[in-house]
Amino acid sequence: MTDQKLPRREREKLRQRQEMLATALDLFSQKGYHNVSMQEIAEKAEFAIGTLYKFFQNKEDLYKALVLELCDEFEDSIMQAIEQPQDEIEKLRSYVRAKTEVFRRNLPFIRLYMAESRGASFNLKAGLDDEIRKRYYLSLESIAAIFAIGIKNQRFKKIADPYYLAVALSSVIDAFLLLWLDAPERHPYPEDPDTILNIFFKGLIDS
Amino acid sequence: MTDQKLPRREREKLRQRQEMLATALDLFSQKGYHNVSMQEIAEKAEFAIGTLYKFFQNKEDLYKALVLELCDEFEDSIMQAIEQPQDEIEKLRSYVRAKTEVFRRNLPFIRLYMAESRGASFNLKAGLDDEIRKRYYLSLESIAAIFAIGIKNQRFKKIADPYYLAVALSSVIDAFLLLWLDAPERHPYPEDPDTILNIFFKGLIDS
Amino acid sequence: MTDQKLPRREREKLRQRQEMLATALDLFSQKGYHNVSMQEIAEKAEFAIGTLYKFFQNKEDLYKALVLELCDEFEDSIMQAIEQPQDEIEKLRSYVRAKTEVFRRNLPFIRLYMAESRGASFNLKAGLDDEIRKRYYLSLESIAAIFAIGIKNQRFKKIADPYYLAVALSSVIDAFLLLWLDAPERHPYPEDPDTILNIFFKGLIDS
Amino acid sequence: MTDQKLPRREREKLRQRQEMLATALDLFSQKGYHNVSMQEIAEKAEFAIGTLYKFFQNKEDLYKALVLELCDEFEDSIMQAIEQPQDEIEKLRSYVRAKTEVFRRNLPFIRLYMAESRGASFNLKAGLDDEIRKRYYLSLESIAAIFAIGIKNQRFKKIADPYYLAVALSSVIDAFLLLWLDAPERHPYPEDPDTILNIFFKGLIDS
DNA sequence: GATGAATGAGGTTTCATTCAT
DNA sequence: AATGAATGAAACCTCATTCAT
Repeated sequence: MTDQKLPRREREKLRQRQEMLATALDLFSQKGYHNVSMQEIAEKAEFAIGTLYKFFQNKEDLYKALVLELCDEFEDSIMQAIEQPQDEIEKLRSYVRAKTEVFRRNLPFIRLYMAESRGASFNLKAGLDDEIRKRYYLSLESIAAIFAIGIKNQRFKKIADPYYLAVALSSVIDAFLLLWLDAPERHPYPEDPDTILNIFFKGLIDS
Repeated sequence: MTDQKLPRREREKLRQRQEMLATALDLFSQKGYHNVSMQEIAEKAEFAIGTLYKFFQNKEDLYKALVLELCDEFEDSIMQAIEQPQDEIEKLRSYVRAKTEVFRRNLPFIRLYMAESRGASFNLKAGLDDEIRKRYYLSLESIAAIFAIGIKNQRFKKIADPYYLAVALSSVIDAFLLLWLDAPERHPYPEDPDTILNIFFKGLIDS
Repeated sequence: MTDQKLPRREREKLRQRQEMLATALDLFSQKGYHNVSMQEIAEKAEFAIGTLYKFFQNKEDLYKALVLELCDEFEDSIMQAIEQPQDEIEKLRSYVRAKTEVFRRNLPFIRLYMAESRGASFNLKAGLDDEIRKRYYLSLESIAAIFAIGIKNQRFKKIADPYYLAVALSSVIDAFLLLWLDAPERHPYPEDPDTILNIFFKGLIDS
Repeated sequence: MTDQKLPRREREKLRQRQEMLATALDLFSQKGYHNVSMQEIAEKAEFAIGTLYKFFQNKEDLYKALVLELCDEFEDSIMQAIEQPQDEIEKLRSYVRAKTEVFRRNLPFIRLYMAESRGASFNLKAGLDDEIRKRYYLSLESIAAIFAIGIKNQRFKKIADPYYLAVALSSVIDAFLLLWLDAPERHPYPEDPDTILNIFFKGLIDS
């Protein structure tokens, strides 16, 4: 993603910034925002603390940059997956796969993301919450659109509002992933996306 | 709930304790654990700080007491609802209703509960997390049991592992409630439990 | 020492006071003045804290009462010993014996006494120091008087000012006792008073 | 004593450290360990409190550094004096002179030293006491060695165990110095070392 | 531009003392 | 008279942030 066209000086700065963010993510996700000091981040990233403050105005700013940047990456991967030309059922499968993939590639980030997107915010002076929620809602709408089209196409029965279906699917994936993160042996993650999708695709009650 | 038989002095102490916990809950849920000082809690509850420390050994102790006490209440209400003698479908309806009810009665507490039970832990010296997770898993198993019996009774088709179904149902309820909490007008909460349950009860794909 | 003539109520109060002082002595000598709380003293002595404050205006007052009372006892015993009718050499032997005896009977008190009488005061807001030093100087003068009479009687050679001799004898006894207190096996205390006295009685250099 | 070869930055740090220690010594010796706050030390030394904590991990650490550093200086001076090549009598004179000298140069420190080495400990979590006592015992053994050699040389009569003689001499010097410190006019310090030594050198009783 | 020493506000916690019961 | 719950000043210590080098 780092643009090769940038002058060397700029590229170097970007690399440093990434290093700082990576270290911060590592520490924040291990110990929690309030239990990590700027000193600690600077030391672990092998920069002077003053340099850290050249890149980020303050601790909160660093945290916001970190979360937003990763959210972008997160959402981008997922959006890319569902924008492939395929039928609605395959799109949903891709969605489940992409979310799972991203989740597993970013384990350290997940707790932070969940915290922010699910309401248990660290209560930074607002501003971050809103930004993240907006993105979350947008992604829900993308999924809702898939359901809507599937219903219009009569590939899906209209068992519920498409937005509701999107909320349900998204939250069920998150729930499985969180359980698996907590205790992988107790909660093996269903590798086949249909294991999750069937919960929605098949009717519980015989009809 | 406060026992009328207790000596007056004891009743008074209990009342004070409840007041402290209520104030702490209020502040913690508004601003987050680390952004609330003991001083602040004491002042808002109109006690001297020393008095606060007579009731709770330290800040973490206060926090743990708060979360555990409310979790108990939380889980109790829900368990009570599903232990009524009724068929499985009605039990699930009761579960949705009870969870919704409890959630709405304890709005300030929900963020804390979500934080603890869903992974965005405040990284208190562990111990609390574990306790809460254990209870969360137990409640999942109660719901799983309802699905299992329903399947055995052939009232439900076995579209997924009962534990998976429990995870899915629980997380979908939480998701709707959180969205509603975030933005009530944008996300009106489905008052009829079947709105949620139908997502599971009906099959999406025509069969 | 408690006067049997006092009305019962008064006697009872005196007994309580002694109990408080004894408990305080115990705790102070074990943990040091600043590491003992009034709460702790009250609890260990099985009185309410308010009662403690009925007997002593404040913590410092309690401490002063404790030290002064014990100093009195301390000095009284020693004075009594040297006031017996006996020759000067025997008086000095009695002095060594009495000091040793008192010291051993009051081990818990010794550190406090030494602290106060030797200069390493706890720096209570003065007042105590002075009182104790005055008594210490008085006792030195009593010993000096013995040396002076011995010299006048020509039982002692005038190898030094009598007051100096008193200082020397007193400090040497203290030194031996402290070493013995620190490490009894390494520093066995000389049981025979002459072991100490001979350091003064015999000339080191042949004459 | 500060090494001129050190880089400027290092020298500066050492100077600051000395300043902090000097201020702390001043306050501790005037008011006692527990009656001096870190805030107070920082203010008097004209540093921010955070800076104080950069140099010393906590209050106890500062105190230990202070006492141990001065004890070293203390013992070094005395050891140097008695290691000069001279006969035993002259060595003892040097000892008395050196101790007197060191004592007078370090008046503010003496109370602390006495407190720690003579038993009226502030009850810091042990460890310090032990360290100091060990050094005190070592110094006693050096003096005892002088007496032992003098006795072997037949320059001294064996009036007592050499270790006892060392204890006695050491304690007598301390006693005179403390009295002089308390009330200089009342207790003029004997400038000639023989005034003290004669107490040991001459026999009290005619022989 | 990078550095990291210095800052000091603010957090948690203790404990001497008071006073209503 | 005795009690001990309540008080709040003040202690220790951390850490986000600045700024001279």
